[in-house]
Amino acid sequence: MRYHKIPDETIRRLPVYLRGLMLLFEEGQKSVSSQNLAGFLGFNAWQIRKDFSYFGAFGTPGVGYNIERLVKQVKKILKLDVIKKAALVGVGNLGLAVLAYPGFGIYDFNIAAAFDNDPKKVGRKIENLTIEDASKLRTLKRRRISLAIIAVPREAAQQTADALVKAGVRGILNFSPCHITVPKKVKVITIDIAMDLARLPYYMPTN
Amino acid sequence: MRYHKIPDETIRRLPVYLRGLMLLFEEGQKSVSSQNLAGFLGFNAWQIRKDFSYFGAFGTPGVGYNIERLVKQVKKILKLDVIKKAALVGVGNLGLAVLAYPGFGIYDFNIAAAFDNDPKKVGRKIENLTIEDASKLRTLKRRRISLAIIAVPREAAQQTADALVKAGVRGILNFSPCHITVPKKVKVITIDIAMDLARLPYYMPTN
DNA sequence: TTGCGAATGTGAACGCAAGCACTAAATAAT
DNA sequence: ATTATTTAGTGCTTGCGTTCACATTCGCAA
Repeated sequence: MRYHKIPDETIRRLPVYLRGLMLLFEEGQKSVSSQNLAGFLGFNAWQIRKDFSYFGAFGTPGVGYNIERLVKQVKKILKLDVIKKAALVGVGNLGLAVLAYPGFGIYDFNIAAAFDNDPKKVGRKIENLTIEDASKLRTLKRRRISLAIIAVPREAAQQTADALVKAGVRGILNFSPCHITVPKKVKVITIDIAMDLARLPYYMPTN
Repeated sequence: MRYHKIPDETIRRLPVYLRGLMLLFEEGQKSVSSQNLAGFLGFNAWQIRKDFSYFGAFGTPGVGYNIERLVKQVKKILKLDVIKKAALVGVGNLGLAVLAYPGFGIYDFNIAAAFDNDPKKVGRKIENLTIEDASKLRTLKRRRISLAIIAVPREAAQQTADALVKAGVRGILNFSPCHITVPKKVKVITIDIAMDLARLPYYMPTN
């Protein structure tokens, strides 16, 4: 298996594994079995084993996986050892939540810049970060920030994306509820926090 | 096709379609072809047609789909015509963003209650909503709110979920970065906004 | 050193969803 | 009326991911 392409669905699960592994590590565990990890995360044991096997796992039969080594390996696969800095565009309610969210740290991300086009917000300091004017987006290239989070109103999403692409950004996490068009070389992941709620009633028992 | 089970992947896409359809409707369009909708949303035309065919679509060859009728149909499939009210637990940064997020409205959701366990927050009014103490969760059953959003710190997520289940909640949108365990009759969808960012570097070209 | 229990790694079967090509249907224009 | 054009609907194929079962490996204890 070691030399195959890793399935996209596996890549999707890796951050979940990572989160769980680091949590267990903090609790003092040095190693974990697929069985235990599965219980902890709500997965199946065989799926975890297969996923790990795609990139040549390092488990020890009879014991399990060395958490520290596995974490390092997964981070490498996800290229989290290379990409560290991200920019935030749009410091509204959602943007503020992103800035304050503690979850980025465990993936070694660092929100290194924040932009907004509201003059009232520009210059304000939040979480040790000074909000810059949106016109300064072009400085991202010089600052070697190639990852950005869009948290602007829907109407402004596409033009924000265009500006980001022009500034050399290669990956965009889009919180605006719309599809944005970018060159093929740029990867976009769109999240609409309302969309998942909309899926929920379908799965709820009616009575 | 009309009598088959609708694939989960189709259900996952329906909210996206819905969002796009309503956007086009606001722009004055009365009908749309699968071709156009595909371009607008970044999908393939045949996938859209196939998805709609699962629940017996109402398109007109040579013309396209009547947007208003389609919207109504999709909402019915997703049971958005039944479930209207949702409760929010945890009014921190993320909770505030949820309250202010305009995107829930288009799915006919109404955040009808907000809870927090911080005495300083209880009683405050936000977006026409008075924050209630977390101990009042049990009133949800009486108020016939069966859908809840968890936006509390990770440590409190499981106990919050337990309280919600006890209060009769059947669907949970969990923003806390952890797996929560619930009875089978309850459906949980977990979103970790950092997780998707962690997936991004993998897909970004390295140079 | 040998036997037992525990847990990994993976080939193979299975199932579901994506992708495609074609038919049918409706409109508009001639 | 007829033809050309547009577009929906769908059977079929292909591919991918999940699931399963089992052989393999390792640690530990006797």
